Amino acid sequence: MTTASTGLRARRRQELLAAIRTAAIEELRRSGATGLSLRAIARDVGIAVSALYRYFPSRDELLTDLIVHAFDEHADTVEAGGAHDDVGEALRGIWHAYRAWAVAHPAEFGLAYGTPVPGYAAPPQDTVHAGTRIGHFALELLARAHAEGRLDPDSLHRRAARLSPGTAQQLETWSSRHGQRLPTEVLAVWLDLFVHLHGLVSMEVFGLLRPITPDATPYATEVIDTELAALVRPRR
Amino acid sequence: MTTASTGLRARRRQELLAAIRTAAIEELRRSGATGLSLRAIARDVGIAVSALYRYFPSRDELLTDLIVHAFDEHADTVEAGGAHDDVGEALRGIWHAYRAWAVAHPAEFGLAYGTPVPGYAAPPQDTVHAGTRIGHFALELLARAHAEGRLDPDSLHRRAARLSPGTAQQLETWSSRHGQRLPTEVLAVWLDLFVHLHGLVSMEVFGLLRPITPDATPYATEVIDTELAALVRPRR
DNA sequence: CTCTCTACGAGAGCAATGTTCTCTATTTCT
DNA sequence: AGAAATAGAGAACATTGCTCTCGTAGAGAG
Repeated sequence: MTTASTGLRARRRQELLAAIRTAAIEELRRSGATGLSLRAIARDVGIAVSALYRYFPSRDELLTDLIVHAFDEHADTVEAGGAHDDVGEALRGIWHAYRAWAVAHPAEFGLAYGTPVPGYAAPPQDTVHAGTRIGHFALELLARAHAEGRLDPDSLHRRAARLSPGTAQQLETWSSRHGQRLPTEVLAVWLDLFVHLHGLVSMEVFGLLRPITPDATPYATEVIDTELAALVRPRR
Repeated sequence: MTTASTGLRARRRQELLAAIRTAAIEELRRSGATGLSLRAIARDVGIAVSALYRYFPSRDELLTDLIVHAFDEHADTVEAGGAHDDVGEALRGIWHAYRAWAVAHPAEFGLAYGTPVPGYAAPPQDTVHAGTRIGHFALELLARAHAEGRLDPDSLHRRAARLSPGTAQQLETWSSRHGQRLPTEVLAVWLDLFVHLHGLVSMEVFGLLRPITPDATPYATEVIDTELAALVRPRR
Protein backbone atom coordinates (compact mmCIF):
# COMPACT_ATOMS: atom_id res chain seq x y z
CA MET A 1 0.00 0.00 0.00
CA THR A 2 2.88 2.31 0.75
CA THR A 3 5.03 1.25 -2.16
CA ALA A 4 2.00 1.02 -4.42
CA SER A 5 2.49 4.64 -5.39
CA THR A 6 5.32 3.61 -7.67
CA GLY A 7 3.39 0.79 -9.32
CA LEU A 8 2.14 1.06 -12.85
CA ARG A 9 -1.48 0.90 -11.74
CA ALA A 10 -1.08 3.65 -9.17
CA ARG A 11 0.61 5.93 -11.66
CA ARG A 12 -2.13 5.39 -14.21
CA ARG A 13 -4.67 6.11 -11.54
CA GLN A 14 -3.06 9.42 -10.69
CA GLU A 15 -2.88 10.40 -14.32
CA LEU A 16 -6.49 9.50 -15.00
CA LEU A 17 -7.61 11.30 -11.85
CA ALA A 18 -5.82 14.43 -13.00
CA ALA A 19 -7.28 14.09 -16.48
CA ILE A 20 -10.76 13.74 -15.01
CA ARG A 21 -10.29 16.82 -12.85
CA THR A 22 -9.12 18.99 -15.72
CA ALA A 23 -11.88 17.71 -17.99
CA ALA A 24 -14.40 18.41 -15.25
CA ILE A 25 -13.16 21.97 -14.83
CA GLU A 26 -13.28 22.40 -18.58
CA GLU A 27 -16.89 21.18 -18.62
CA LEU A 28 -17.65 23.40 -15.65
CA ARG A 29 -16.41 26.43 -17.53
CA ARG A 30 -18.44 25.52 -20.57
CA SER A 31 -21.75 24.51 -19.04
CA GLY A 32 -21.65 25.50 -15.38
CA ALA A 33 -22.33 23.38 -12.33
CA THR A 34 -25.83 22.66 -13.57
CA GLY A 35 -24.81 21.12 -16.84
CA LEU A 36 -21.78 19.27 -15.55
CA SER A 37 -22.29 15.89 -17.23
CA LEU A 38 -20.37 12.80 -16.21
CA ARG A 39 -20.83 11.35 -19.66
CA ALA A 40 -19.30 14.40 -21.30
CA ILE A 41 -16.34 14.19 -18.95
CA ALA A 42 -15.92 10.50 -19.72
CA ARG A 43 -16.06 11.27 -23.44
CA ASP A 44 -13.39 13.96 -23.05
CA VAL A 45 -11.11 11.68 -21.10
CA GLY A 46 -11.79 8.76 -23.40
CA ILE A 47 -13.15 6.23 -20.93
CA ALA A 48 -16.52 4.67 -20.22
CA VAL A 49 -18.91 6.42 -17.84
CA SER A 50 -18.88 3.53 -15.46
CA ALA A 51 -15.12 3.86 -15.10
CA LEU A 52 -15.66 7.31 -13.60
CA TYR A 53 -17.33 5.68 -10.64
CA ARG A 54 -14.04 4.05 -9.69
CA TYR A 55 -12.80 7.57 -8.95
CA PHE A 56 -15.83 9.42 -7.64
CA PRO A 57 -18.75 7.65 -6.02
CA SER A 58 -21.22 10.16 -7.43
CA ARG A 59 -21.63 13.39 -9.33
CA ASP A 60 -22.03 15.28 -6.06
CA GLU A 61 -18.74 13.95 -4.76
CA LEU A 62 -17.07 15.18 -7.91
CA LEU A 63 -18.62 18.59 -7.35
CA THR A 64 -17.42 18.59 -3.75
CA ASP A 65 -13.94 17.75 -4.94
CA LEU A 66 -14.04 20.63 -7.40
CA ILE A 67 -15.28 22.98 -4.69
CA VAL A 68 -12.49 22.00 -2.32
CA HIS A 69 -10.00 22.36 -5.13
CA ALA A 70 -11.35 25.82 -5.97
CA PHE A 71 -11.19 26.95 -2.35
CA ASP A 72 -7.63 25.75 -2.03
CA GLU A 73 -6.46 27.33 -5.23
CA HIS A 74 -8.12 30.60 -4.28
CA ALA A 75 -6.58 30.50 -0.82
CA ASP A 76 -3.16 29.72 -2.26
CA THR A 77 -3.38 32.70 -4.59
CA VAL A 78 -4.54 34.98 -1.79
CA GLU A 79 -1.80 33.88 0.58
CA ALA A 80 0.79 34.40 -2.12
CA GLY A 81 -0.61 37.88 -2.68
CA GLY A 82 -0.16 38.61 1.01
CA ALA A 83 3.55 37.89 1.04
CA HIS A 84 4.79 41.35 2.02
CA ASP A 85 6.80 42.54 4.97
CA ASP A 86 4.65 45.60 5.33
CA VAL A 87 1.24 44.64 6.75
CA GLY A 88 -0.50 47.35 4.81
CA GLU A 89 0.91 46.10 1.55
CA ALA A 90 0.07 42.53 2.53
CA LEU A 91 -3.55 43.44 3.18
CA ARG A 92 -3.78 45.27 -0.11
CA GLY A 93 -2.11 42.34 -1.79
CA ILE A 94 -4.51 39.70 -0.54
CA TRP A 95 -7.55 41.60 -1.70
CA HIS A 96 -6.21 42.31 -5.13
CA ALA A 97 -5.24 38.66 -5.38
CA TYR A 98 -8.68 37.69 -4.13
CA ARG A 99 -10.33 39.63 -6.90
CA ALA A 100 -7.84 38.64 -9.59
CA TRP A 101 -8.39 34.93 -9.01
CA ALA A 102 -12.15 35.35 -8.98
CA VAL A 103 -12.16 37.28 -12.23
CA ALA A 104 -9.86 34.75 -13.85
CA HIS A 105 -11.87 31.73 -12.62
CA PRO A 106 -15.52 32.76 -12.71
CA ALA A 107 -16.91 29.23 -12.94
CA GLU A 108 -14.96 27.96 -9.95
CA PHE A 109 -15.72 31.12 -8.00
CA GLY A 110 -19.43 30.72 -8.71
CA LEU A 111 -19.31 27.10 -7.68
CA ALA A 112 -17.61 27.86 -4.40
CA TYR A 113 -19.32 31.08 -3.38
CA GLY A 114 -22.43 31.28 -5.52
CA THR A 115 -26.01 30.17 -5.31
CA PRO A 116 -26.20 27.11 -3.12
CA VAL A 117 -27.57 24.03 -4.87
CA PRO A 118 -30.60 22.74 -2.96
CA GLY A 119 -30.71 19.00 -2.46
CA TYR A 120 -26.96 18.97 -2.47
CA ALA A 121 -25.57 20.02 0.88
CA ALA A 122 -21.82 20.42 0.57
CA PRO A 123 -20.35 18.18 3.27
CA PRO A 124 -19.19 20.71 5.87
CA GLN A 125 -16.12 18.88 7.12
CA ASP A 126 -14.72 18.74 3.62
CA THR A 127 -15.37 22.26 2.49
CA VAL A 128 -15.41 24.33 5.66
CA HIS A 129 -11.73 24.02 6.34
CA ALA A 130 -10.74 25.05 2.83
CA GLY A 131 -13.40 27.76 2.78
CA THR A 132 -12.23 29.46 5.93
CA ARG A 133 -8.54 29.54 5.13
CA ILE A 134 -8.81 32.97 3.52
CA GLY A 135 -10.84 34.38 6.36
CA HIS A 136 -8.35 33.23 8.94
CA PHE A 137 -5.43 34.48 6.93
CA ALA A 138 -6.98 37.92 6.59
CA LEU A 139 -7.75 37.99 10.28
CA GLU A 140 -4.18 37.10 11.17
CA LEU A 141 -2.94 39.95 9.04
CA LEU A 142 -5.38 42.31 10.66
CA ALA A 143 -4.27 41.15 14.08
CA ARG A 144 -0.66 41.84 13.10
CA ALA A 145 -1.59 45.29 11.88
CA HIS A 146 -3.36 45.90 15.16
CA ALA A 147 -0.38 44.71 17.18
CA GLU A 148 1.90 47.00 15.20
CA GLY A 149 -0.41 49.92 15.81
CA ARG A 150 -1.11 50.36 12.14
CA LEU A 151 -4.91 50.35 12.34
CA ASP A 152 -6.42 53.79 12.13
CA PRO A 153 -7.70 54.67 15.63
CA ASP A 154 -10.52 56.82 14.28
CA SER A 155 -11.86 53.96 12.22
CA LEU A 156 -11.74 51.65 15.21
CA HIS A 157 -13.47 54.17 17.47
CA ARG A 158 -16.18 54.83 14.93
CA ARG A 159 -16.67 51.13 14.44
CA ALA A 160 -16.91 50.50 18.16
CA ALA A 161 -19.45 53.30 18.53
CA ARG A 162 -21.86 51.85 16.02
CA LEU A 163 -21.46 48.24 17.10
CA SER A 164 -24.80 46.70 18.00
CA PRO A 165 -24.94 44.37 21.01
CA GLY A 166 -26.14 41.44 18.92
CA THR A 167 -23.26 41.69 16.48
CA ALA A 168 -20.75 42.19 19.27
CA GLN A 169 -21.92 39.06 21.04
CA GLN A 170 -21.84 36.92 17.90
CA LEU A 171 -18.35 38.11 17.06
CA GLU A 172 -17.24 37.31 20.60
CA THR A 173 -18.55 33.77 20.55
CA TRP A 174 -17.02 33.21 17.12
CA SER A 175 -13.60 34.48 18.19
CA SER A 176 -13.68 32.56 21.47
CA ARG A 177 -14.33 29.38 19.51
CA HIS A 178 -11.38 30.09 17.24
CA GLY A 179 -8.95 31.12 19.90
CA GLN A 180 -8.43 34.60 18.56
CA ARG A 181 -8.24 37.19 21.28
CA LEU A 182 -8.84 40.56 19.73
CA PRO A 183 -10.82 43.68 20.55
CA THR A 184 -14.31 43.41 19.17
CA GLU A 185 -13.86 46.47 16.98
CA VAL A 186 -11.05 44.76 15.15
CA LEU A 187 -13.23 41.74 14.53
CA ALA A 188 -16.02 43.99 13.35
CA VAL A 189 -13.68 45.81 11.00
CA TRP A 190 -12.52 42.46 9.67
CA LEU A 191 -16.08 41.36 8.99
CA ASP A 192 -16.90 44.70 7.36
CA LEU A 193 -13.91 44.42 5.08
CA PHE A 194 -14.83 40.91 4.11
CA VAL A 195 -18.44 41.71 3.40
CA HIS A 196 -17.67 44.83 1.42
CA LEU A 197 -14.90 43.39 -0.71
CA HIS A 198 -16.29 39.93 -1.27
CA GLY A 199 -19.63 41.53 -2.11
CA LEU A 200 -17.91 43.75 -4.63
CA VAL A 201 -16.02 40.90 -6.23
CA SER A 202 -19.00 38.59 -6.44
CA MET A 203 -21.11 41.30 -8.04
CA GLU A 204 -18.42 41.88 -10.62
CA VAL A 205 -17.96 38.18 -11.37
CA PHE A 206 -21.68 37.48 -11.55
CA GLY A 207 -22.09 40.31 -14.05
CA LEU A 208 -24.27 42.51 -11.85
CA LEU A 209 -22.08 45.54 -12.47
CA ARG A 210 -21.97 45.12 -16.22
CA PRO A 211 -24.98 47.35 -16.97
CA ILE A 212 -23.26 50.17 -15.09
CA THR A 213 -19.64 49.31 -15.70
CA PRO A 214 -18.71 47.07 -18.62
CA ASP A 215 -15.22 46.72 -17.23
CA ALA A 216 -15.30 46.94 -13.46
CA THR A 217 -11.53 46.95 -13.03
CA PRO A 218 -11.15 50.67 -12.26
CA TYR A 219 -13.99 50.71 -9.79
CA ALA A 220 -12.96 47.49 -8.05
CA THR A 221 -9.33 48.47 -7.62
CA GLU A 222 -10.38 51.90 -6.45
CA VAL A 223 -12.68 50.48 -3.79
CA ILE A 224 -10.13 47.99 -2.53
CA ASP A 225 -7.41 50.61 -2.31
CA THR A 226 -9.45 53.33 -0.65
CA GLU A 227 -11.07 50.92 1.77
CA LEU A 228 -7.67 49.76 2.97
CA ALA A 229 -6.11 53.19 2.87
CA ALA A 230 -8.80 54.39 5.25
CA LEU A 231 -8.27 51.51 7.63
CA VAL A 232 -4.52 51.01 7.90
CA ARG A 233 -2.23 53.98 8.09
CA PRO A 234 1.13 54.13 6.36
CA ARG A 235 4.26 52.95 8.11
CA ARG A 236 5.94 55.84 9.82
CA MET B 1 -59.29 38.25 -29.86
CA THR B 2 -60.17 41.24 -27.75
CA THR B 3 -63.22 39.65 -26.21
CA ALA B 4 -61.42 36.36 -25.92
CA SER B 5 -60.27 37.30 -22.46
CA THR B 6 -63.75 36.61 -21.17
CA GLY B 7 -64.13 33.30 -23.01
CA LEU B 8 -64.09 30.01 -21.18
CA ARG B 9 -60.88 28.93 -22.83
CA ALA B 10 -59.06 32.14 -21.99
CA ARG B 11 -60.11 31.93 -18.36
CA ARG B 12 -58.95 28.36 -18.07
CA ARG B 13 -55.69 29.37 -19.68
CA GLN B 14 -55.11 32.08 -17.12
CA GLU B 15 -55.90 29.73 -14.27
CA LEU B 16 -53.61 27.02 -15.55
CA LEU B 17 -50.85 29.53 -16.20
CA ALA B 18 -51.11 30.74 -12.63
CA ALA B 19 -51.14 27.17 -11.34
CA ILE B 20 -48.03 26.38 -13.38
CA ARG B 21 -46.24 29.44 -12.04
CA THR B 22 -46.98 28.65 -8.42
CA ALA B 23 -46.04 25.00 -8.90
CA ALA B 24 -42.81 26.08 -10.59
CA ILE B 25 -41.92 28.38 -7.70
CA GLU B 26 -42.73 25.59 -5.28
CA GLU B 27 -40.42 23.26 -7.19
CA LEU B 28 -37.80 25.98 -7.35
CA ARG B 29 -37.85 26.33 -3.58
CA ARG B 30 -37.55 22.61 -3.13
CA SER B 31 -34.90 21.71 -5.69
CA GLY B 32 -33.40 24.96 -6.95
CA ALA B 33 -33.00 26.16 -10.50
CA THR B 34 -30.89 23.13 -11.30
CA GLY B 35 -33.46 20.57 -10.38
CA LEU B 36 -36.49 22.38 -11.73
CA SER B 37 -38.25 19.57 -13.54
CA LEU B 38 -41.03 20.15 -16.02
CA ARG B 39 -42.42 16.71 -15.34
CA ALA B 40 -42.65 17.39 -11.63
CA ILE B 41 -44.47 20.63 -12.32
CA ALA B 42 -46.86 18.86 -14.65
CA ARG B 43 -47.48 16.25 -11.97
CA ASP B 44 -48.20 18.93 -9.39
CA VAL B 45 -50.59 20.75 -11.66
CA GLY B 46 -52.18 17.52 -12.81
CA ILE B 47 -51.59 17.76 -16.55
CA ALA B 48 -49.42 15.96 -19.06
CA VAL B 49 -45.89 17.21 -19.67
CA SER B 50 -46.62 17.96 -23.27
CA ALA B 51 -49.43 20.29 -22.23
CA LEU B 52 -46.84 22.49 -20.52
CA TYR B 53 -45.43 23.32 -23.93
CA ARG B 54 -48.65 25.13 -24.80
CA TYR B 55 -47.65 27.67 -22.16
CA PHE B 56 -43.88 27.80 -22.28
CA PRO B 57 -41.87 26.90 -25.35
CA SER B 58 -39.03 25.48 -23.26
CA ARG B 59 -37.65 25.04 -19.79
CA ASP B 60 -35.41 28.06 -20.25
CA GLU B 61 -38.36 30.25 -21.13
CA LEU B 62 -40.05 29.14 -17.96
CA LEU B 63 -36.93 30.07 -16.02
CA THR B 64 -36.83 33.45 -17.70
CA ASP B 65 -40.44 33.99 -16.74
CA LEU B 66 -39.65 33.12 -13.15
CA ILE B 67 -36.66 35.48 -13.17
CA VAL B 68 -38.74 38.36 -14.46
CA HIS B 69 -41.41 37.56 -11.91
CA ALA B 70 -38.81 37.52 -9.13
CA PHE B 71 -37.34 40.86 -10.22
CA ASP B 72 -40.78 42.42 -10.35
CA GLU B 73 -41.85 41.11 -6.98
CA HIS B 74 -38.57 42.24 -5.45
CA ALA B 75 -38.92 45.68 -7.00
CA ASP B 76 -42.53 45.96 -5.85
CA THR B 77 -41.51 45.16 -2.29
CA VAL B 78 -38.63 47.62 -2.39
CA GLU B 79 -40.76 50.42 -3.81
CA ALA B 80 -43.39 49.79 -1.17
CA GLY B 81 -40.66 49.97 1.47
CA GLY B 82 -39.63 53.35 0.09
CA ALA B 83 -43.02 54.96 0.58
CA HIS B 84 -42.01 57.64 3.06
CA ASP B 85 -42.26 61.41 2.93
CA ASP B 86 -38.87 61.76 4.50
CA VAL B 87 -36.15 60.80 2.00
CA GLY B 88 -33.91 59.45 4.71
CA GLU B 89 -36.62 57.13 5.95
CA ALA B 90 -37.44 56.16 2.38
CA LEU B 91 -33.84 55.17 1.70
CA ARG B 92 -33.65 53.19 4.91
CA GLY B 93 -36.96 51.62 4.01
CA ILE B 94 -35.94 50.39 0.59
CA TRP B 95 -32.84 48.70 1.85
CA HIS B 96 -34.55 46.95 4.71
CA ALA B 97 -37.23 45.86 2.26
CA TYR B 98 -34.53 44.76 -0.16
CA ARG B 99 -33.01 42.52 2.45
CA ALA B 100 -36.31 41.28 3.88
CA TRP B 101 -37.55 40.06 0.51
CA ALA B 102 -34.23 38.37 -0.25
CA VAL B 103 -34.18 36.55 3.07
CA ALA B 104 -37.79 35.48 2.65
CA HIS B 105 -37.31 34.29 -0.94
CA PRO B 106 -33.83 32.81 -1.14
CA ALA B 107 -34.53 30.60 -4.15
CA GLU B 108 -35.92 33.44 -6.26
CA PHE B 109 -33.16 35.75 -5.10
CA GLY B 110 -30.53 33.22 -6.07
CA LEU B 111 -32.15 32.70 -9.43
CA ALA B 112 -32.22 36.41 -10.19
CA TYR B 113 -28.92 37.55 -8.73
CA GLY B 114 -26.89 34.42 -8.25
CA THR B 115 -24.43 32.40 -10.26
CA PRO B 116 -25.14 32.87 -13.92
CA VAL B 117 -26.01 29.68 -15.80
CA PRO B 118 -23.65 29.22 -18.75
CA GLY B 119 -25.26 28.14 -21.97
CA TYR B 120 -28.42 29.87 -20.89
CA ALA B 121 -28.13 33.58 -21.51
CA ALA B 122 -31.09 35.31 -19.96
CA PRO B 123 -32.66 37.31 -22.80
CA PRO B 124 -31.60 40.86 -21.97
CA GLN B 125 -34.63 42.69 -23.23
CA ASP B 126 -36.87 40.63 -20.96
CA THR B 127 -34.88 40.74 -17.78
CA VAL B 128 -32.92 43.96 -17.94
CA HIS B 129 -35.88 46.23 -17.52
CA ALA B 130 -37.18 44.36 -14.49
CA GLY B 131 -33.68 44.03 -13.09
CA THR B 132 -32.89 47.71 -13.19
CA ARG B 133 -36.10 48.97 -11.63
CA ILE B 134 -34.64 48.88 -8.14
CA GLY B 135 -31.45 50.62 -9.19
CA HIS B 136 -33.33 53.42 -10.82
CA PHE B 137 -35.69 53.80 -7.91
CA ALA B 138 -32.79 54.05 -5.48
CA LEU B 139 -31.09 56.58 -7.69
CA GLU B 140 -34.21 58.72 -7.87
CA LEU B 141 -34.42 58.73 -4.12
CA LEU B 142 -30.78 59.68 -3.85
CA ALA B 143 -31.31 62.48 -6.37
CA ARG B 144 -34.20 63.75 -4.27
CA ALA B 145 -32.08 63.63 -1.15
CA HIS B 146 -29.38 65.55 -2.99
CA ALA B 147 -31.86 68.16 -4.21
CA GLU B 148 -33.15 68.62 -0.69
CA GLY B 149 -29.63 69.06 0.60
CA ARG B 150 -29.85 66.01 2.78
CA LEU B 151 -26.69 64.27 1.60
CA ASP B 152 -23.81 64.67 3.99
CA PRO B 153 -21.33 67.09 2.36
CA ASP B 154 -18.33 65.44 3.99
CA SER B 155 -19.23 62.08 2.53
CA LEU B 156 -19.63 63.62 -0.92
CA HIS B 157 -16.34 65.47 -0.69
CA ARG B 158 -14.50 62.42 0.48
CA ARG B 159 -16.06 60.36 -2.27
CA ALA B 160 -15.14 62.92 -4.90
CA ALA B 161 -11.57 63.01 -3.65
CA ARG B 162 -11.03 59.30 -4.05
CA LEU B 163 -12.82 58.97 -7.35
CA SER B 164 -10.60 57.43 -10.01
CA PRO B 165 -10.78 58.85 -13.55
CA GLY B 166 -11.86 55.52 -15.00
CA THR B 167 -14.77 55.14 -12.65
CA ALA B 168 -15.82 58.74 -13.10
CA GLN B 169 -15.90 58.36 -16.84
CA GLN B 170 -17.92 55.16 -16.74
CA LEU B 171 -20.42 56.67 -14.38
CA GLU B 172 -20.74 59.68 -16.65
CA THR B 173 -21.44 57.64 -19.76
CA TRP B 174 -23.95 55.53 -17.87
CA SER B 175 -25.82 58.53 -16.51
CA SER B 176 -25.77 60.33 -19.84
CA ARG B 177 -27.38 57.29 -21.44
CA HIS B 178 -30.07 57.23 -18.79
CA GLY B 179 -30.79 60.93 -18.78
CA GLN B 180 -29.88 61.42 -15.16
CA ARG B 181 -28.02 64.65 -14.60
CA LEU B 182 -26.29 64.39 -11.28
CA PRO B 183 -22.87 65.24 -9.86
CA THR B 184 -20.52 62.33 -10.28
CA GLU B 185 -19.97 62.00 -6.54
CA VAL B 186 -23.66 61.31 -6.08
CA LEU B 187 -23.54 58.59 -8.70
CA ALA B 188 -20.47 57.13 -7.06
CA VAL B 189 -22.14 57.16 -3.68
CA TRP B 190 -25.14 55.43 -5.22
CA LEU B 191 -22.95 52.71 -6.69
CA ASP B 192 -21.07 52.30 -3.41
CA LEU B 193 -24.31 51.90 -1.52
CA PHE B 194 -25.57 49.36 -3.99
CA VAL B 195 -22.41 47.32 -3.98
CA HIS B 196 -22.03 47.33 -0.23
CA LEU B 197 -25.63 46.50 0.62
CA HIS B 198 -26.37 44.06 -2.16
CA GLY B 199 -23.09 42.34 -1.37
CA LEU B 200 -24.09 42.08 2.25
CA VAL B 201 -27.53 40.69 1.45
CA SER B 202 -26.29 38.18 -1.08
CA MET B 203 -23.66 36.90 1.33
CA GLU B 204 -26.31 36.44 3.98
CA VAL B 205 -28.73 34.69 1.64
CA PHE B 206 -26.09 32.42 0.15
CA GLY B 207 -25.05 31.34 3.62
CA LEU B 208 -21.55 32.80 3.52
CA LEU B 209 -22.00 34.56 6.85
CA ARG B 210 -23.36 31.52 8.63
CA PRO B 211 -19.99 30.29 9.94
CA ILE B 212 -19.46 33.67 11.58
CA THR B 213 -23.02 34.69 12.28
CA PRO B 214 -25.71 32.01 12.44
CA ASP B 215 -28.37 34.71 12.37
CA ALA B 216 -27.13 37.69 10.41
CA THR B 217 -30.10 39.91 11.25
CA PRO B 218 -28.36 42.11 13.83
CA TYR B 219 -25.31 42.63 11.67
CA ALA B 220 -27.25 43.28 8.48
CA THR B 221 -29.63 45.79 10.02
CA GLU B 222 -26.72 47.48 11.74
CA VAL B 223 -24.79 47.87 8.51
CA ILE B 224 -27.79 49.20 6.58
CA ASP B 225 -28.66 51.71 9.27
CA THR B 226 -25.16 53.01 9.89
CA GLU B 227 -24.34 53.18 6.21
CA LEU B 228 -27.37 55.38 5.59
CA ALA B 229 -26.97 57.38 8.76
CA ALA B 230 -23.49 58.35 7.61
CA LEU B 231 -24.68 59.37 4.17
CA VAL B 232 -27.93 61.25 4.67
CA ARG B 233 -28.29 63.68 7.54
CA PRO B 234 -31.46 64.05 9.58
CA ARG B 235 -34.12 66.52 8.59
CA ARG B 236 -33.57 69.79 10.38
C1' DC C 1 8.22 -18.01 -13.13
C1' DT C 2 3.54 -19.25 -12.00
C1' DC C 3 -0.75 -18.92 -9.77
C1' DT C 4 -4.26 -16.43 -7.31
C1' DC C 5 -6.46 -12.27 -6.36
C1' DT C 6 -7.75 -7.88 -6.68
C1' DA C 7 -8.60 -3.73 -9.13
C1' DC C 8 -10.10 -1.52 -13.21
C1' DG C 9 -12.49 -0.52 -17.35
C1' DA C 10 -16.28 -1.71 -20.81
C1' DG C 11 -20.91 -2.45 -21.89
C1' DA C 12 -25.71 -3.15 -21.15
C1' DG C 13 -29.55 -1.70 -18.68
C1' DC C 14 -32.73 1.23 -15.47
C1' DA C 15 -35.38 5.26 -14.20
C1' DA C 16 -35.78 10.01 -15.05
C1' DT C 17 -35.22 14.20 -17.79
C1' DG C 18 -36.39 17.86 -21.89
C1' DT C 19 -38.53 17.94 -26.24
C1' DT C 20 -41.32 16.59 -30.37
C1' DC C 21 -45.00 14.40 -32.79
C1' DT C 22 -49.52 12.64 -33.59
C1' DC C 23 -54.16 12.17 -32.36
C1' DT C 24 -58.57 13.36 -30.25
C1' DA C 25 -61.86 16.23 -27.96
C1' DT C 26 -63.58 20.78 -27.15
C1' DT C 27 -64.13 25.52 -27.53
C1' DT C 28 -64.61 29.38 -30.83
C1' DC C 29 -65.92 31.72 -35.01
C1' DT C 30 -68.66 32.26 -39.23
C1' DA D 1 -74.67 23.91 -37.56
C1' DG D 2 -70.47 23.28 -39.67
C1' DA D 3 -65.47 24.67 -40.03
C1' DA D 4 -61.43 26.04 -37.84
C1' DA D 5 -58.43 26.85 -34.29
C1' DT D 6 -56.83 25.18 -29.77
C1' DA D 7 -55.68 22.43 -25.79
C1' DG D 8 -54.50 18.32 -23.71
C1' DA D 9 -53.00 13.19 -23.73
C1' DG D 10 -49.91 9.72 -24.87
C1' DA D 11 -46.17 7.65 -27.21
C1' DA D 12 -41.50 8.18 -28.72
C1' DC D 13 -36.40 9.84 -28.87
C1' DA D 14 -32.07 11.29 -27.16
C1' DT D 15 -29.69 12.26 -23.03
C1' DT D 16 -28.76 12.18 -18.15
C1' DG D 17 -26.94 9.80 -13.36
C1' DC D 18 -26.28 5.44 -11.66
C1' DT D 19 -25.94 0.10 -11.02
C1' DC D 20 -24.64 -4.42 -12.32
C1' DT D 21 -22.11 -7.93 -14.57
C1' DC D 22 -18.20 -9.55 -16.93
C1' DG D 23 -13.63 -10.07 -18.83
C1' DT D 24 -8.83 -8.56 -18.52
C1' DA D 25 -4.54 -7.05 -16.81
C1' DG D 26 -1.57 -5.60 -13.24
C1' DA D 27 0.12 -7.08 -8.02
C1' DG D 28 1.71 -10.04 -4.60
C1' DA D 29 3.00 -14.94 -2.73
C1' DG D 30 5.06 -19.29 -3.41
